[in-house]
Amino acid sequence: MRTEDPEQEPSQRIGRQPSTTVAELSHIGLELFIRNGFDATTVDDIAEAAGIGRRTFFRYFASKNDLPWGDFDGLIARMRAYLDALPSDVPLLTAIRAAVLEFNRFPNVEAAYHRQRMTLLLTVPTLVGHSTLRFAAWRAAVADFAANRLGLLPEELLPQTIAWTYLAVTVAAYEHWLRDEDAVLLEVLEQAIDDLGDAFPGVIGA
Amino acid sequence: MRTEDPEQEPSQRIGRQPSTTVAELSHIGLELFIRNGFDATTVDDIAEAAGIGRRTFFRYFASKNDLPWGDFDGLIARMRAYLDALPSDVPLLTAIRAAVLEFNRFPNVEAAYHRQRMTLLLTVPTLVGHSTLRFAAWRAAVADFAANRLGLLPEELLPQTIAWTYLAVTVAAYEHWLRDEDAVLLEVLEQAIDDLGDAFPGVIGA
DNA sequence: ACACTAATGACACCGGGTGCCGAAGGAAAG
DNA sequence: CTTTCCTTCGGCACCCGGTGTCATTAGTGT
Repeated sequence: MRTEDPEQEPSQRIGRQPSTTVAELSHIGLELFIRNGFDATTVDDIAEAAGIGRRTFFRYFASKNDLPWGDFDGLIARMRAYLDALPSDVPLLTAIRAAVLEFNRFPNVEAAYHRQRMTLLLTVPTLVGHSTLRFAAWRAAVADFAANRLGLLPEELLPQTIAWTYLAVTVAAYEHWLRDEDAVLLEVLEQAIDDLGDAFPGVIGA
Repeated sequence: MRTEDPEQEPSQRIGRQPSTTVAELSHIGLELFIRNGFDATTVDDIAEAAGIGRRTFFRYFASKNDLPWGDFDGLIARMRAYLDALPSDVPLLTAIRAAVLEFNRFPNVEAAYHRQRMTLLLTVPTLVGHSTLRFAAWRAAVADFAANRLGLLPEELLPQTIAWTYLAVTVAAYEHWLRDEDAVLLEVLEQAIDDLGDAFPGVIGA
C-alpha cells in the first residue's frame, strides 16, 4: 500500500486519510491496460495491483472506462476559464484555436503517459464508445463560448457545429500524432486547425 | 456479419426456422424502453415479452444497445450504393447532401417508430455513448466517398472532417426534429444542411 | 478516554454478455 | 414413414462491471 502523493502530504483534515489517489490508480491501471489489454484487465486486477479493495476502486472512478481519462473535467474547467479570460476583440475562431492548443499543452514528463492514454481512448472500442460521453463536456465548453460570442443559444445549430467540428479536427490530429512516433502534438494540432481554416474559409470568425 | 433478408419468406431453407425476426424484437423492445425506460427494461423482460429465451435474444442482437438501431448497416449499404451511382459531375457537397436526405427517407408508416428510436438513441446516456460505434460506419461511408472524389485517403483530415461535420449537422437536425412535434424530418435536415453551407462557404464543393 | 468524521472493504446482489451442449424443429433422402 | 442432416433454440453455468449496505478502521478534536 504505497501512498506516494504528488500533492501536499500534510492533509490536516479530519477523518481517515484516502489510501491512494486518482493519479496513482490511473498510472497503475494504464500500465495494466497497455500490457495485458483493456478487456483482459479486470477491475479486480487493478485493485489488487494498487493494494485496495475492489469496492474502493469505484469510489475513485465511476467506471472502468473513466480510468484513462484522469482529471478530464478539471482540464475542461481550465479551458473554460482560459476562454473567458480572453479579450473580447480576439476573433471567435482564433480564440477557440488558442484554447484548443492550451487545452492540449502537457508537461513533457507526462508525454509518454499521455500517449498511452490517448492510444487506449481512440483504439479500444469500449472506450471509443464511452468517449462521446466525456467529450460532450468539452463540446459544451466550446459551444457555450461560441454561442455567447454569436449571440445565439448553445444548443443551436451553428455553435453545435463549431464544437463538433473542432472536436473532429482535434481527434483527427491526435490520430495522426499517434501514428507518427516523432510528431509533436501541438504542431500537429496547429497544422490540422489551419488546414481546416483553408478548407472552410468561414465568415463567422469576424 | 451480413444481415438477413428483411422479409419472411416461405423458408425453403434447410434446418429449423427462426422463431422471430429482428424487426419484431426491435418493435417489442422499443415499446418497453419507451414505456418503462431503457435501464429499467432488462433483456429478460424483452425476451419474455417476445416469447423467446434470453440466450436467443443475443443471437438476434449483439447487445441490448444495438436493439434500437434496427438494420442500420443495411441502410448504410444503401447509402453507399446511392453515392456510387451518382454521376461524377455532381459536386461533392451536393452529392453528400442528397445522400444524407436519401438515407433519412422513411416510409410514413415507420415515422412513429423512427421517432421513438431516435429519441432513445439521442437521449439515453448509455445509447448516446454506444452511438459513436454505430455512427462510425456512417462516417466511413461519407469519408470514403469524399476521399475518392478529392483524390485523398479516407483517413486524412479533410474527408474525416467532412464526415464528422455532416454527422454533426444531421444529429443537430434530429434533435431539433425531436423537440418540435410537428416538424418534418426531411425539411429540417435540408434546412440544417443549407445553414451549414451559409456558415461555411467552403471551396471544396467545386 | 471519548466522540466525531471520513475512508475502507467485505458481502450480497443485479444485469449484460458468452461458451457449451443437448433438444427441438424442419427439409430432403432412403 | 423413418432416418439423416442441418439449423435454431434455450437452459445452465460462469465471468465481469457496477451498486447498496454496513461494520470496521484510522484519523482529528475535546
